[in-house]
Amino acid sequence: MRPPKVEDQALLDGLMAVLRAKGYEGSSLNELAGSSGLQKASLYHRFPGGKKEITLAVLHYVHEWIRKYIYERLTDQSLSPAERLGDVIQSIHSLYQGGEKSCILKALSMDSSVELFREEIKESMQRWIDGFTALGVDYGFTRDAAQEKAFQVLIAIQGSLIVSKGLGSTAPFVAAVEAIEKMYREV
Amino acid sequence: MRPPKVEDQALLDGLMAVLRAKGYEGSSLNELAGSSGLQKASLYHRFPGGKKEITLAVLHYVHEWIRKYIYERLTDQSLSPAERLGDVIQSIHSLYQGGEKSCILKALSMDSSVELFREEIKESMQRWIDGFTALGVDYGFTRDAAQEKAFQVLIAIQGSLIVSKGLGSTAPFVAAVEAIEKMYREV
DNA sequence: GTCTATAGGAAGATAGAC
DNA sequence: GTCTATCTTCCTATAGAC
Repeated sequence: MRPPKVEDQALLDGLMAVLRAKGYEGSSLNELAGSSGLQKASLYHRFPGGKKEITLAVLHYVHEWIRKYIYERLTDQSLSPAERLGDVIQSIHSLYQGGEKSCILKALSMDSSVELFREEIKESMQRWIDGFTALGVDYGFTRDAAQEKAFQVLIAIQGSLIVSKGLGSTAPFVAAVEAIEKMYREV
Repeated sequence: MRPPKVEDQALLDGLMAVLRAKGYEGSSLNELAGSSGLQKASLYHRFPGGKKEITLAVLHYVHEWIRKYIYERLTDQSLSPAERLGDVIQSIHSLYQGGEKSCILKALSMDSSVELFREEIKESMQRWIDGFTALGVDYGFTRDAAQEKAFQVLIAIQGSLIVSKGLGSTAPFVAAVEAIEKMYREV
């Protein structure tokens, strides 16, 4: 087996960058290949199913990222709820580069692509919500109240990213993240 | 002048439906034409600039809609703030079909398309925020507090639409709209 | 103003050499 | 495992008849 020119992780990072920025329809295989320095045909060697399989691989990668850096940290019983929240807020900041980058779950939620990736998008969002629900419970909220807050967190992140993009300023995202911290800490 | 087969309003409604569902890159001219029963070449007759001009026309149409059904109603001094809010909540429900339909401002906010329509998206979002800021002021909030609430409204709508789409349920959108009403009425 | 037909190019996908 | 070259299909856009 000849060693790959580009490692899996670097490859997936590049592919994700294109998909989150341009969406499924907007991402061409040339761009996807170019993002990691490979040629189109080499991408097909790694992902025989073409663009759909590439996108599924990226979604799986994202799902693992959320499990590791959102869900597991939010449910880590060896830390206080406040410490966990602080950690995860940092992860979120780096994931979206302080509001500069889009969310791939949003980028793939056009009618034409959500159809192809419904289950994967749903699972990632659900994992995110489950993590924050657990955090809310550990903060002392009832399960219902904690879940409601968890939805508000996901909605605030997604919404503020769109508004930031639309207005050309990261301020809405930054303010939304601060509001999330306040929402838990003020109680 | 031969009368048009499809009136401007019906044409724009069809074009908007495609663009909001599939985004800029995802909408082909065949689909755009088909949405109103015209042929591709007829679309070029009405919009010589092609897809870009079509999208600009739809964005202008959307901007006028927001001015008329969001901004003007929110600033209509002949009604009480509560009446205005109720009216506009209804408009929002119908615009997004209770959470089933996407927002075209979101659909066009991929990196590849926001580049082309930056100003138009920004103006529409700003008009929306200005309307809700005025409402908040008339509810008795300071200008700063009113503007913060206005941002929260736009963020909650955009975010809940994405989460609704991702989870395959309109519940998040419906809950978000109810929370918006509560946010103003509870004070 | 609308249509059919088509040019010209970019897209997704494959073949086969190295 | 990666590459160049190529196939086919779809796309944007235009020409010209009605």
